[in-house]
Amino acid sequence: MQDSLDEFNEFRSEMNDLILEEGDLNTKRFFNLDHKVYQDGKLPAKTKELLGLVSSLVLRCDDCITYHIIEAVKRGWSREEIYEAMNVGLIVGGSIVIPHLRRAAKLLEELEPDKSKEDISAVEKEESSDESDKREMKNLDKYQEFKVYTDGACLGNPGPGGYAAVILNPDFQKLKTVSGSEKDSTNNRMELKAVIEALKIIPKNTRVELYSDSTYVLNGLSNWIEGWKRNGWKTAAKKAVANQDLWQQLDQLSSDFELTYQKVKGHSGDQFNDEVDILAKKEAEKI
Amino acid sequence: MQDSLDEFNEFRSEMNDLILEEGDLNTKRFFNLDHKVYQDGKLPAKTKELLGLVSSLVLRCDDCITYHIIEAVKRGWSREEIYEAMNVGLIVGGSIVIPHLRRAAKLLEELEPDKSKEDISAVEKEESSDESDKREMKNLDKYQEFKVYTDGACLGNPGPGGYAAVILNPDFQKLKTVSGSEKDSTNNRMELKAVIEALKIIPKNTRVELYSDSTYVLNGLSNWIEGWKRNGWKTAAKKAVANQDLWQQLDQLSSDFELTYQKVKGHSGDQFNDEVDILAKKEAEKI
RNA sequence: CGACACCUGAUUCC
DNA sequence: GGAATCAGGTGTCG
Repeated sequence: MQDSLDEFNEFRSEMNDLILEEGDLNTKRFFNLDHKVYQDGKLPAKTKELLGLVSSLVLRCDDCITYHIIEAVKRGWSREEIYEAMNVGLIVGGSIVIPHLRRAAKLLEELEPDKSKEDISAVEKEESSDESDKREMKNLDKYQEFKVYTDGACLGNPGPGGYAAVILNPDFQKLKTVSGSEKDSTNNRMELKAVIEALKIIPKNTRVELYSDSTYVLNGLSNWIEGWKRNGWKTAAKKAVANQDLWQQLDQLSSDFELTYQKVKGHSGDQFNDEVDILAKKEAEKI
Repeated sequence: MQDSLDEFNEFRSEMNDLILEEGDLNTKRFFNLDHKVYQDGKLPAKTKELLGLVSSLVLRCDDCITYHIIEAVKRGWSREEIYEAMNVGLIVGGSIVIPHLRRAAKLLEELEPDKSKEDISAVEKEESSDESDKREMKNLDKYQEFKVYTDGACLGNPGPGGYAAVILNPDFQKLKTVSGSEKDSTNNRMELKAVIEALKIIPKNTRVELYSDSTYVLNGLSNWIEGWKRNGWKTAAKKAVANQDLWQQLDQLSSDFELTYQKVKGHSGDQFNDEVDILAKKEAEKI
């Protein structure tokens, strides 16, 4: 079951690459627009996913339906909610959509959103100071690709700080949580620390997609750090770069991964960002 | 403009009746199902309306689009939100839906969701004891000084909201009460609205002492608004000031009065504050 | 100057 | 416990 899904995802991604390679600028522009229209705006991205699903259903595009169902499940819609949405499509589109509904039902069964939710909470474990247990590490070793959400908090800034990260597999299923605290820290130190501690427990030589709401961390890693290494760790204002110890650790670590970066907006209903936010805060308060 | 809408509604309703009269049981069943699918369930009816709209758009049924837009506005979706939803339809359905989008745009302009909201609450004015308007207005005209207690309530926040104000003479004798409601609002919007609607019915060029338990309203009016006008309506955090429409109305109105401000504590046995509090809540519950 | 975070405080609405 | 709102402030970079 997972196989056919993987196949779908792979085919979709490969052919998209091909189209974008071959297509001209306008093709790219359309793809880009397609992506943008589904992002958070006045309406949350989550709601838009359902809009996309129902339109695809009444237009009877199985591939589109498959794609939107996968995304809808990732966004946290329950199976019942997705069925209710599709009922609107059934009424509007009429009995001619029923064959497509059948395929959608099969897919939903394969995805088993309800069950995977349970799995997630069962796996949910957090350890502040405990060492990793081997069972968990085995879990991580199965994958060569991860998604990581990180966040830091700092009461008073500067003040007592906490950090947290969740490590997910490529289908956004939670594998592991890390968190910790420092007595006297800053917001940005904690944002950095979250990334560092996450990378420390992810197997080397894997792909990691990093989700953070901190432009400081994201820009630092993807742009600034190269310049700093060249110019002896000086900012544009010719001051010493702050948190140099952490940046250098991070530079070391990051060479072991193929990192990509995703900016997320803070406190905007993103499930995992909210989760690490709460955890980081808890860590900061504890200390 | 309203004419064509009324015509649409009337035609729709008459023909539906005809169909149900002529059609057999199965016709009726379908109509019934159509109705049921759009009701509150796992997904709120409000969300489903958008699903119906986007499916109608990609299937290019102008009558259906018209119907769903009317319902969506009734459900409290803003014009921007509706446009965003339709953008999903545009991307999925392609340029062939553009003519239908045009008609949708025209309709949305006619409906003017923001304006109609105001109309609603303006109409939903309620005088505690129905004396004739003229005597009331005369009453107010006799004074050049007033005390006004205002309050807003909002079930759920955001949610259905109510506001209320009592207008007193300088000896705390009650002259008039205003109140109203909005289907989808916030606590702070309603606090603002209470002041606005009170000022609207107080004779110009008079002194008004404003009693409110909302530091949001009181600080806004007495301190913040001047800065916002200077800096282009940005908060200290450089975000757009919320409820700008209401603040600007209030800024306009307040130039007609000599305003002074009194902070009262909520729910602390203040007679008139308690009174408007209860009235505002009733308004919110009614809707 | 811009951007993203991190707070501290206050009031109301739930 | 959360949302609606604002003011003050620091942490950091280009």
